[in-house]
Amino acid sequence: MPRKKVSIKEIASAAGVSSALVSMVLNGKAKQYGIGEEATQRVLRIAREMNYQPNIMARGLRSGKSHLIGLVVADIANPFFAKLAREIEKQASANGYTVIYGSSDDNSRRLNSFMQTLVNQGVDGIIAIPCEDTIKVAAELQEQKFPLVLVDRDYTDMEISSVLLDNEQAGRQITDYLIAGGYRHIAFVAYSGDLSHIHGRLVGYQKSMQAHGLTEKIYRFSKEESQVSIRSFLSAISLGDEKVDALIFANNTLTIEGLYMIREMRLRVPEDVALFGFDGGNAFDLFTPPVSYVRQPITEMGRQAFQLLMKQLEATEPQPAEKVVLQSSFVYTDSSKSRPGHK
Amino acid sequence: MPRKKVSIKEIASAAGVSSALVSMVLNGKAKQYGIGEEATQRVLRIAREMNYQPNIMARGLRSGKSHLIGLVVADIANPFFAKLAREIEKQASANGYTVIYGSSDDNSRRLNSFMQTLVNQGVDGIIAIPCEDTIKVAAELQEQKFPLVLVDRDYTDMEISSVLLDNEQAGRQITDYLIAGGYRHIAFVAYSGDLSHIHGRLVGYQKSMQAHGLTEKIYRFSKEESQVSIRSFLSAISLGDEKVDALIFANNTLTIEGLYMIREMRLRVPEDVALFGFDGGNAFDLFTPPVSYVRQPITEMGRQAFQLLMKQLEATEPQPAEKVVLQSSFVYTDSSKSRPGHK
DNA sequence: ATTGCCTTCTGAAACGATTTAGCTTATCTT
DNA sequence: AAGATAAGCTAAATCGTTTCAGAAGGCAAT
Repeated sequence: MPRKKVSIKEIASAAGVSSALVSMVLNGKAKQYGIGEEATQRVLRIAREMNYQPNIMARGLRSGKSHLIGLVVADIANPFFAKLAREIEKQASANGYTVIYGSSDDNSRRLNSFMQTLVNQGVDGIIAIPCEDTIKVAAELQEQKFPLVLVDRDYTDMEISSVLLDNEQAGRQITDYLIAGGYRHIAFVAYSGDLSHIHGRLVGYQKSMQAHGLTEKIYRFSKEESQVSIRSFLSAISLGDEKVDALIFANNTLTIEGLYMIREMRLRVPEDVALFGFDGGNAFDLFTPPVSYVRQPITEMGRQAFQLLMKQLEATEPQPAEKVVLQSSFVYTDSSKSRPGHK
Repeated sequence: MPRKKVSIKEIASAAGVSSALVSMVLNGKAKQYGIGEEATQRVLRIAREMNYQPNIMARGLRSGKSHLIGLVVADIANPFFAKLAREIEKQASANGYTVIYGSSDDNSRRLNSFMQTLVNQGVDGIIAIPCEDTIKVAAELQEQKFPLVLVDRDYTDMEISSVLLDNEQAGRQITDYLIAGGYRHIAFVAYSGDLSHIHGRLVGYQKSMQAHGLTEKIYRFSKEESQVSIRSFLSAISLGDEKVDALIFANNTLTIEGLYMIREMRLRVPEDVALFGFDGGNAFDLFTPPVSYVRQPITEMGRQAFQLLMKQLEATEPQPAEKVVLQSSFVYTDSSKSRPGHK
């Protein structure tokens, strides 16, 4: 890696040919342009000797492509997104793309401004975990046929390629499971807000409860006051003021918050309350007892998201939007085992 | 965001001036170049109306700067690195830089190739968590005066700017603490390999043990076989074959691995064995009992790392290397409370 | 009227790679 | 030998921005 980068021109003069020829050879288009065997080899050898590295900016300026893709997640410190990011990075790098990413904290202002930054940085496409008002930027980008793929959450009314979990099915299945285990007072706990994946999970829960003729108990806490809300909610349960024998936490950060409180209040799991969460993680496994959860096919989600993006990147004309829906698997542990005395 | 990006030339013709003037105005150099007030305002207005966004590639080609920085961490799915990454991203964005990052898995081949990719992508500087053989690339980059900052781990024999934890002090302090709590058979457990931060922690442990006339017990497991090794190690403890009453895990992933085994083998903490780890995290807190740990000043590390990089980026002549050493704080919980019956 | 000196602005080159159109040769055809 | 064809190569334009040298015009001093 010599300090001063070598340009195509220097190789050209070292090889005694024109810079056009060097460019052609180095792009593997020697045959196509009918470059002689001898010249081709000479250029290749010299380029190797001088350790030529193309100038990305120049190439990008000329071609209009940066080979950069943007990835916007809610929070990279959340293991779910971290794993997703790693998979996407892996796919990208295997396909000659580099990833720029950032966290939105599910704040639409931040998300919008970061998307804008990405576009300005000249990324060729974006993969994003949208939040409530992403819709605006997304719509604009979509309208311009800017390559865009949404993951994890959806806007059903828009034609944007997305990779999604079958959230309704997951919500339904775990609720069914708890009911089969003898639980009757199952509460669904989520942050407030209208994120589509949470909505799907909620609908699945509701359908299951209705199908079994049980009363729905839905609790939604604002992210800002979740600590306080969860605490008083759980203490109501512990005092018997809220008749709840099982909790479904709608996502992993909320589950973790819940676990802290449950431990603090010394609620017994599953005797006082059974638990089911989403996404898993070390904290789920190491809790006593381990927490049951819905496992999302993260690797597959990352792979698919990148595939969908690639399709748009490589295509010459605009591609129709595609929605991929994946199924989750389930990890059943003692936190949701059958009620003592049931069956 | 109109589809076709507007160029400076179009603004120029719309405003009836030359593109040079537009460039000057848009870069806030109107005064400096003595551009008239009227022309300045006209250009600004038109640029706003046409929603001008500079072409990063063209600017980068011309200036040789990309305003991109590279960040290489060991594993972005590790909360420690994720938090560090977020802080660096925050600093960068506040200073007009965008971050590209990737995970090396502490694999020097991957790290080297990613660093190379970053350089080829034209990043202006790199912040990296080095691993054992990073030294080669780092040395090359350093030699070329390429802006580089290392974090978390060090090569004392090289003049490279770094942000480090006072690992020896941390190792020493927690060992002292355990000894004061009545523990005498304290084992230090780490992955094999020669990473400087682990080394520092080990030295601190050793100094403390020696100062108290205790026998050092050092166990190092290869990452590949850690599951098996830890299992047999802990079972030896549980059977009394290994006389160990406290464990210091040298980093967070190893601690987590240990916790899984400890739970599986039903070792009582701290009755059978006391625990101390590094970095913390939800899993530490939610374990029963919560695990004591050394808390690194992650935010400060990120801030400092970016500062050091900025110094190099902004400077016109090469800057001398700077090493920043930070102190950690400690979270003492029941996993390391005084031995039953001690004092 | 010439000179010099501002002030305000422009032309053109440069960054490095890609690509199109077209220029030399050499060889083949008739 | 003249013309056609092909093979192998090059000049030059282009992408959008920045910057430097200097042009144009006005004005004052000589």
